[in-house]
Parts: sequence; structure tokens; C-alpha cells
Amino acid sequence: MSIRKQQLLDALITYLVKRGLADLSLRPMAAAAGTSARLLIFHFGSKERLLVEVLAEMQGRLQRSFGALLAAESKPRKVPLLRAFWDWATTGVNYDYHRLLYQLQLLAAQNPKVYGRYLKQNSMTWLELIQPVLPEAQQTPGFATLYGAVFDGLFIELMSTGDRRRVNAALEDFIALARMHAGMDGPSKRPARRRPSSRRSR
Amino acid sequence: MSIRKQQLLDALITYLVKRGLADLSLRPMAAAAGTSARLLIFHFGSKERLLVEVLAEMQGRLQRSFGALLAAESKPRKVPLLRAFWDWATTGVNYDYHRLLYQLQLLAAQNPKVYGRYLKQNSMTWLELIQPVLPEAQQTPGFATLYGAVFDGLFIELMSTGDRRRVNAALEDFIALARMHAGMDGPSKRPARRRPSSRRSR
DNA sequence: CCTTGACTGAAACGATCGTTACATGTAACA
DNA sequence: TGTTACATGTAACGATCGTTTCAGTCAAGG
Repeated sequence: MSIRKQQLLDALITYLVKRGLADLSLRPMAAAAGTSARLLIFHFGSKERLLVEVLAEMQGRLQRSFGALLAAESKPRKVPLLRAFWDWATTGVNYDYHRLLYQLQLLAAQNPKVYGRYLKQNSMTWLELIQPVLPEAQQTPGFATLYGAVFDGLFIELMSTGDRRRVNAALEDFIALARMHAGMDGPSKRPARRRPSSRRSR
Repeated sequence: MSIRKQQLLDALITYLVKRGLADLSLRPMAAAAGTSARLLIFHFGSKERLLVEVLAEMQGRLQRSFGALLAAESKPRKVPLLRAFWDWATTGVNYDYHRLLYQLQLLAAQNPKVYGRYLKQNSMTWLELIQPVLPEAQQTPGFATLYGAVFDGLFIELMSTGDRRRVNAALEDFIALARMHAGMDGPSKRPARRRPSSRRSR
């Protein structure tokens, strides 16, 4: 990949993150990236392949960032895993990338013919990552789904309102609820065998 | 409003519900509604006013349907309110309408300049409706937000996967968690004074 | 110097966009 | 019957879409 193309990718991601995925056209994109529609086609082949490359690059960055998070997490956890994951996902560029991926997922849910192909299937199925460390009493599809839904719902609430304080409070309330249900002493320390995971895509 | 226009509205809603809001154009819409772009402009003035009318009509139907739900709910509730609301929102045409409105909200969150105008503000802020009947121990912005997030997240999960059984199980798990937290005897029967509501738009 | 390959600009292609002009049809009312 | 208002079809407007054509610039390697 040429240097110029990498520069364009960076600029395009920056542009997409603030502009969203709906109603994209080449010429405005090109102008924002400091080039021309002619050159976007030249470097990426077509508009569709451009989107594929941009979204793949974004997912790659997220995955590398998530790897760094896991490496940084100390073994005896200081904070609940859900809390750590939330903080990671809603900070800095990770927040921007997730916002775009949520929009992509929603568009794909309603129009799979058009947007479905952009969803790298099973990438970042964070449910599969979180489920094994849930307290044993919550190792069920229902609870795993609930954890995912709380995350999704709170993220969308944060996107829509920007009210970080209130959303954080809601997350803490949920963590307290889950702790209480799992037992008085916090999440179980046991390895807790893996279960067949649900089919979520984010 | 002429009879013809009302027919067109019905057909357009049917079309939008299955097609989604992204990348709409007049001529395909017209074809689906059995008319021509010329007549859509004639009846609605412009594409934008057409969308306004269609979405307003849809929200109106939802509100009337919700009113019917409230009227049908017996005073000593047989099922938790969240469960009743969930069943109402995910059944029949209500499900289709909510799906479209979720997509609208997500698009608006990323691109308020374009889609924000279609959101009737403060319509269907169901949080304001549910919050007063929450158990007293959960009458906080955090818990109210959590209830909303659980609903949103589960709805999106249902949209994305269609797995009603698993999503229903997750909802039951949450209800159980909330019951346990509020006390062993289910939701409080007390009127429970109203609280300043959060600013949600769905 | 010459060739080659990567890169770029200007302009245009056909398609489709929202919208409009213009003519016509139909039915109610005077 | 003539008038009026609503409804509809055909065709086109200018704008913008993704993409292509053609011509060029520029640096590296022979």
C-alpha cells in the first residue's frame, strides 16, 4: 500500500467518523481528504471497495486497541470487567469508531443487501470474550444477551445525549444489580467454562 | 387530506418500513406506491415534507396504539410493566414502526443536520411514562436510564438477530434482577411521585 | 536520454436525483 | 354549457452521482 493511499485512508476515516455513513458521495469525500474523486477511484478501485478498506482498517485499529486493553488489565482485577470494557470503548478514537460501527450495524439490520457486506462477520464479538468471565450463575444465553444489551443500550444513549454522568450511573447500577445476583462477593474468580456463544456481530 | 393522499400515505409507510430510511428516492418510492414522482410532489409538496408527514403519521399510530395498551392494562397488573411494554412494542406493526424509528434516531444521532428535523421532539418519551411506576428504590436517573438502555439494547438485538427466545430470556433475567433489588415482593404498589425525566427522544 | 511506472488534472460519460412546465382529463357546480 | 378545482401523464430542467477517457507531470532505472 502506497504512502499516499495510507494518508488518504487516515483522512477518510477522520471524515467518515464525523460525517457518518449515510448519503456518502465521492466528491465531498475527496475534497475533505484533500484530493479528487478521480484519485479515490484510482487508489481504491471503486467507491464500494473504498468503504470496505476504510471500515476494515477501522476494525483493525479497534482490535489492536482491544488487545492492548487486555494486556494492560491486571490479573486480580481492580474494576469489574464490564466497567473496564466500557471505559475503553467510550474513550478517545475508540468511541468514534464504535459510533460508526453502531450506525453500520443499524443500517445493515434494515438493509442487509446494501450494508451487510461491510460487516466483517464475527469480528469483535465481545460477547464471546466477556461471557467466559461472567459469574457462574449468569453463564446463560439470557444473561449474556442482557450484558450485551445493557452495553449497546447505554452506548446508544451516550451517543444520543452525550450525558456521560447519567449513563455512567446507569452502568454502575447494573453492575451492582449483577453483583448482588451473583453473590455478595463480586464476580466469581473461577475460570468458568466456555459456553456456546450467541451470534452477535459487534 | 384527500382520500388519494391517505392511500398514498399507507402505501408509503408500508414501503418505508421494509426499505428503511437510507438512500430514498422519489421514483422508486412512487413506483412502490403505484404512482409517479410527479404526483408525490403534487400531493406532499416536496420529498422532505413527504418524509415529515409519513413519520408523523407513523408516530401518531404508535401513540394511539400505546394509549390502547394503557387502557387495556388492568390496575392490579398481572405482568411487570416492562414486560407488557416490551410485548406491545415488539408485536405486529408496532415492531415495524419502532424499527424504523430506531433507525431514524441512530441516523439523527450522527447527522442531526439532515435527520434531526424528522424527530418530533419529546414524542413517545416512554421513559417518562415508565419512571413514575418504578420501585421507589430505583427512582433515580441512573436506574431510569438503565431501564431504557435494557429496552433499547434488547430491541436492537432482536432487530439484528431475530432471536426472540433468547432476547425474551434476557428480559426476564433483567426483570428478576430488578425485582430482587427492589425487594422480594415485586414492583412497589405506591403511586411513587414523579421525578424530573431524562431527555430521551424515543 | 529514454523509458517506464506511479501519480494527477480536466473534462466528459450516462444515469439518476428532486423538481417543474405544460397539457389534459374528470367531476362538481353555476 | 361554461367554469372551476383537483388530478394525472409526458417530458424536460439543472444538479449531482460513480466512473472513465485522455492527456499530462514527475522521479527512478536502463
